[in-house]
Amino acid sequence: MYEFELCPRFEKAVGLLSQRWTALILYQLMSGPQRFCTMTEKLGVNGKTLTERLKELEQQEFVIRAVYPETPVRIEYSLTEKGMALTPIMREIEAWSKQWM
Amino acid sequence: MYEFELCPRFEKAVGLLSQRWTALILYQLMSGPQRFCTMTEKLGVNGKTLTERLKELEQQEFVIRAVYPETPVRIEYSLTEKGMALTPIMREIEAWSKQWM
DNA sequence: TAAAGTTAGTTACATAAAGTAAGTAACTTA
DNA sequence: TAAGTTACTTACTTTATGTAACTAACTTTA
Repeated sequence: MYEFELCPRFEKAVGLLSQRWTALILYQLMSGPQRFCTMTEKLGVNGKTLTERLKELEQQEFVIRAVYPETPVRIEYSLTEKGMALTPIMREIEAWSKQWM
Repeated sequence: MYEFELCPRFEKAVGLLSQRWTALILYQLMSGPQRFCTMTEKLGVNGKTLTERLKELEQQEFVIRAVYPETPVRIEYSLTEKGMALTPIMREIEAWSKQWM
C-alpha cells in the first residue's frame, strides 16, 4: 500500500544504525578490539542486548569474534573492513555534534 | 555504576539518529518541504509515530512547521539550518551503503 | 581438593516503545 | 446537507528492551 521511493540500500544502512546501541558498539570498536565486559561497562548496554547486537553484527560481517584460549579465556570483538568503512560516517556525526549539540 | 567515557554530544547525536524513523524523516526533508500525509506514504511510518517524531524534531529545532491557511489547510515541515547541517552525515551513509550493502 | 572467583553468556519476567485501525475536528466542495 | 480532505488522536495489541538472577567452563587460593 505504501510507496517506498528511497534507495533500499540507504534504507538498510539507516535501519542498521537506527537500531539502538548498534552505532555506539561500532564506534567503540573503532578504537580497537574490545571484550564483552568492557563494552557493557563503557556503553551502559545490558548483556542480553549486547549479545544480540554482536551476533547480528558478526552475521552481517561488521565484526569478528576472536577466542584466545588463555587463562581465563579472552574473547575479543573487532571490526572487519566493512565495519571499518563506517568510520567516515562516525567522523561526520562527531563533527556535527561538536557544532550543533 | 557505569562509566560513560564517550563524548556526551556524540552520544546524544547518535541517540537522535538511533531513534527509529528519525533519520529517514530528516533525509526525506532534505529533498524539500513536505506535508504530513506525503511523509507517511513515502516512508511507511504510521501517523502516531510521525507525529511524535516531528514534535521532537521541532522542539529540538531540526524542523519547522509552517501552516498555510488555504483550502484545505496545508501544513509543511521543513529543515532548519541545524537540520540541514546533517546532510554530510547522510551523504556518507549513502556512499557507504552503495559500496557495502 | 573443595570453595570461591572470573568470564561470557542465557533465561524468565517486567516495563517501555512502536504499530494498527478506527475515530475526531475543522473545513470545503458537489 | 452529505461526502471528502487533511491533520491528527485514541484505544488496544504486539514487539523490543531492561533487570536481575542463573549457567557453564575454567582458574586460583586456602
